[in-house]
Order: sequence, then C-alpha cells, then structure tokens
Amino acid sequence: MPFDGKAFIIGGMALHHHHERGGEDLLKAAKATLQKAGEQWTDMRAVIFDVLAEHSKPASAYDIADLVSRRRGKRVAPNSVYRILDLFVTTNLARRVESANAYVANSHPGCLHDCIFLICDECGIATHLDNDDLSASVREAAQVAGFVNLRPMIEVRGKCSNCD
Amino acid sequence: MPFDGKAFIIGGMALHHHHERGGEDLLKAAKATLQKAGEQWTDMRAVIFDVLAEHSKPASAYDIADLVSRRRGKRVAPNSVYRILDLFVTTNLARRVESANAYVANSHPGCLHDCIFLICDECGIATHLDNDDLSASVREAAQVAGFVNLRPMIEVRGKCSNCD
DNA sequence: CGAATAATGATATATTGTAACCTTCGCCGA
DNA sequence: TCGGCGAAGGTTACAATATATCATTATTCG
Repeated sequence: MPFDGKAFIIGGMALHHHHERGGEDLLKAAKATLQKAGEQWTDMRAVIFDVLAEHSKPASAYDIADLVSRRRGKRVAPNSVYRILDLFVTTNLARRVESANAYVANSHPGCLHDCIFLICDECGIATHLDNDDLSASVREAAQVAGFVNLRPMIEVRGKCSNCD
Repeated sequence: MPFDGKAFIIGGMALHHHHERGGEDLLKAAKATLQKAGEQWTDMRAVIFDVLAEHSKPASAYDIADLVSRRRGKRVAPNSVYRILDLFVTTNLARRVESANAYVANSHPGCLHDCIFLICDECGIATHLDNDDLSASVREAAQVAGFVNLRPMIEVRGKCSNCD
C-alpha cells in the first residue's frame, strides 16, 4: 500500500500526515491514479476533477454539470457527469457525501482510507477526517455481524466552529 | 434519560439489552413517546408508523405512500408522508437511512442512541447495531474538530450473511 | 487503415424531496 | 353558542437527484 506521509502514534491513535496537494500537483496525482487503474485521463475527466477540486464544498452532480458547461462553453448533461463521478468514486479520486447527495475530490488519490466527513448545516462545508482506528472498529462491528464487502460511511452533520 | 433495559460490560464494550417489542406493544410505545413530546397520535400517524414497522427493510417515503394508500383505500400523497416521517425522525420514532433514502421504524422509541446500520446491497435489509462506545468516539472526533449540535450517521454498505 | 472498444452526447424518464396554499377539525376563550 | 385560532392533513405544482437507452465520436491496437 503506497503511503505518502509519516506515521506515528498520539494518545493511542494511529495518525499520519499527507502532503498538502494543490492545483497542478493534485491534477497530476489524479491523472496518475486513474491511469494506473487502466482508465483514460480525458479532457472531460480532467475538467470535472478540476472543478470538483476547486469547489470549496461538496458539489452535486448538477452543480458540476453547470460549472463544467460554463467552462467549456457548451452544455454538458448531468448524466455524463454522473458517469465520471461514479468512476472517480470507484477509483478513489473522489468521494460521495451521502448525507448531502454530493461529491468531494479526494486530495490524496493514491491513499486509501475510510474517512469521516463533518458537514456543516450552515455553510455546507465538509471537513474531512481520517481516523483509521475508528473506521477499523466500524468495519469490525460489521464483520462480526456477518457482513462482507464492507463500505463504511461515517458522516456527522452539525455546525462548524466558523458558523457557531 | 429513560432506559428500558439492563446495562453491562463485555470486552470493554458497554452494551445493553432491549426488550423486543412487537406489533401492539410497539404501537403503544410509539404513541406514548409521541404524546410525551407534545404531539398528537392521529390515525394517519398510527397507520404510517405501523406500515413502517411491518416493513422488513428500509422503506422510501413513496413506498410508504403506496402502502398507506392501499390500506386506507384512498390516495395519500408523498408529501403528507414526508411530513410525518420528518416528525418521526425528530421524535426518535424512526430513523432515516441516508445511503438508501429510506426510513426504518425505531423499535425502542423511548431509547436514544446513535446507531449503526448495516445495509445489504443484495436484499436491501438493514441490520441495526447500537455501539455507544463507537458512536461516542465519532462524536468526540467531531467535537475536537470544533463541531457542535452533532448528528452522527454511521452506515455500512455490504453484503449480509444470508446473501453471501 | 480499419475493426473493436471506450467515452461522451442526446433524450427521455424515474425517483426523491419541497413549496404554497387550501380545507377540515378540534379546542378554547369571549 | 359562537367565533377564531392553530394543528393536521389534502391538493397541486414543481424542484432536485438519478438512471436507462441508444446514437455518435474518439482511442486503441492489430
């Protein structure tokens, strides 16, 4: 498993750091990840990923369709966006925020986690946490119950410190 | 906080038992809970709760609208159902399963938990776990991040042992 | 090049969720 | 008793999210 940071333990929690990736860098990482998965990095996909990555909060497929349409000067239908978002989710380039019917770019495409989203009811911004201990516990509980092919989703709705 | 079971510790996990509530019993408990919250227990609400409780898997508002319409021999519009489901959710008579856009009756209306749903991709049945340690950890993580008014949702998609 | 495959476009439709306004009915005080 | 108020539900319209199908264009690869 590739791992682009340092790992250490604080207060019983396994944590690790990610490099913060911005624009160019992130695009390249996304491209590399998609291609490694045997998929093409097309113009459409690049634009959609970029729009998603620029967006400050989870974006619905329709939001993205609008933004992409504007950027390309030509209407892009939501179903095209859905197709690509689905691909992004399965290849870990993006994640779906179930409680918001929306998507966020994964800023560390190569790095695989169950993650936790904190979504502010007020401003809509989603904060992303990784806590592998916690998600391991959730997985374990599901496994004990006899489930397989687990895909956990842990989201917390609430009010962020900015809006409080 | 009312608590209708016994509490004990196994393997570091705080667990407790619920009485299993079936038909009549559950209806009465739901009615009591709603009235204690200062809300009316109407025919419509009773029927919707009953339909939801009978349903073996999470039911969409539209599913419920159909079932209720059939039972009452008269069309009930989805928006009426939504209103009542929202009320049920806020009063803890039912829960929304975000990853399925659907609702389940709470079989212990008086008892308040963050809970974990395991939803089978195959058969659609949702298994309900309570694990207060786990949900406490999730709440804590969100709190540390500065969030307030927390409403955690923990769901695991996968395949249940029956369908495996 | 040319066939096969992958990606996207276009269109239609299904599903899920809200908004606005109206009617009914029970309750409560004058 | 009457009148009015508020809660619940009805009706209609519409918005937002998601999928299905088939046609067209682009890429890959022999």
